[in-house]
Amino acid sequence: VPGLKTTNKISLFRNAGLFRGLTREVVTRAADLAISSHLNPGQILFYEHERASGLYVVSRGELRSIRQDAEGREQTLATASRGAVLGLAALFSGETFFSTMVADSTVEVFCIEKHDFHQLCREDTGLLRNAVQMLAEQIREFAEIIESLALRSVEQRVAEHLALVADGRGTRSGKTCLVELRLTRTGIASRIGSAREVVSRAFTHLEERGLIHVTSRRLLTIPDMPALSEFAGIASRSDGLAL
Amino acid sequence: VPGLKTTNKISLFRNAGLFRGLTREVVTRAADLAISSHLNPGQILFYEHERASGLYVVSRGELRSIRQDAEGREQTLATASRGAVLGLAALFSGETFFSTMVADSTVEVFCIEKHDFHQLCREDTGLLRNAVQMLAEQIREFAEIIESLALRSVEQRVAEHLALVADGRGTRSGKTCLVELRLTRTGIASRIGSAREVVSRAFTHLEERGLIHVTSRRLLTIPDMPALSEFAGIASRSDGLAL
DNA sequence: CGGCAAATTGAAAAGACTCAAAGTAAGTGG
DNA sequence: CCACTTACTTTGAGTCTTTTCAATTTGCCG
Repeated sequence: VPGLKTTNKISLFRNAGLFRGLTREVVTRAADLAISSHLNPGQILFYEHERASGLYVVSRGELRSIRQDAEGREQTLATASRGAVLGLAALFSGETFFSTMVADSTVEVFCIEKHDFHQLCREDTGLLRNAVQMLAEQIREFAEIIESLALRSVEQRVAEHLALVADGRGTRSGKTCLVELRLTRTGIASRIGSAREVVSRAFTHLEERGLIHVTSRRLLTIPDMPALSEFAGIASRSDGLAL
Repeated sequence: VPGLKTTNKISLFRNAGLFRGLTREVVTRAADLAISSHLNPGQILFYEHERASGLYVVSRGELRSIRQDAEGREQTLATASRGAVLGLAALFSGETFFSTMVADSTVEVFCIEKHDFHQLCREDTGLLRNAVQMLAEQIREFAEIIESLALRSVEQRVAEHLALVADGRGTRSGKTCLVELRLTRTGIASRIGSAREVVSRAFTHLEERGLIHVTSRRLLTIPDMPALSEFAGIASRSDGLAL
């Protein structure tokens, strides 16, 4: 039923960060311009260096943005799920995507043509303003990744990752937190820029130190969240950084 | 002479990326709102986590944007010189700077208040559009840094850095290129996320491999630019990336 | 139960970091 | 012009981290 599909599309767009707070009219127009496509797990939405022809809004599924070297080792730059916008930076600088986007599950995305999107931005400043904000946030996230890679050990990066995941969707009770991992060790390795065996060993060490308790492969308990964060070298917003 | 100073300010702003292509009126208004300040080498313009009160345009000197860990090890995120804009991302996301900005030489910057800048953006969409573009470019640069740190060895990163500098301001003749380095080994180390001794050894190795010839500490010859780039693992825009 | 992907573990090697010592270049002041 | 200071660089040696390869082991699903 096309009517229902359109409604879904609009509600997706309304809740996507890029269109948040915009007039119903613009959101509808954007949704009308968007074309749906589907991906199977492992499929590539676009490649690094490919000419960027448009922008994508994720409707269903999970994707990750990666860079790889000649030997196939890969580093995850970001992950995306419903409501995320892909390829935004590419539309405003250079002409090409700066990363490869691969589907981690069955995915549905809506694509808006580059030209159409620029037209929309010209008509509604709010949209442009949202774009700026999303880019600014991505810069902050990238800066975080750079700091981790350059300044922290693999174990700290694993701890950081766990703390972040726990913070995002763990079940807290006091200092304790219960987390379900959605990534394999390989997946974590790609996110933190290391190899699966090293991540595995890091889990063991963290457990020996009493910072985590591995219940099963995908399930773990963090007895003391602040302790884990401190080990990871993360400054909570409350910590004053002395000169 | 205030008249001359204003003229300089305007010409600076007109050539800054953020104001490029805008009407004389907006540029003038921005320049009028801007307040000058000076820094000595080593001084800090702003700290990470500090509340961002405004945006800076560099008039004279060199600065670098860094992150550091508890032990003082630092990683350079970017460098800035005349015409560069600092703190842009901070004005559009979160409230705080995401890096510390330190002067590498005697520096003059012009500061525009956050509120004033947002007002200007509201009045002139072109300004907002330029902001988007600058942020998008920074994202691309950061992605590059992440790939380097995660996927390349220190030697490759040194090679990459030399190739980049050579490409930017080296004197080419055929495949050969002559470069003057402006950074100390320590400076290079901070940029590529390593330690000065390691960089020093990397120079030696690169010379042994015949990829560079170190004439003096700050002067070197690259006999074969493509070879150096290949060693660094950089894909030139012309290389087709096979599936 | 068998088969498969994921995870773990061990061991060796490579890479990177640190500390300490010594060398080099350039500038300052006598 | 030389001795001296200072900042930067190089080198050696030892250590720690991380990677890699290979061999198992684990847990899950049909």
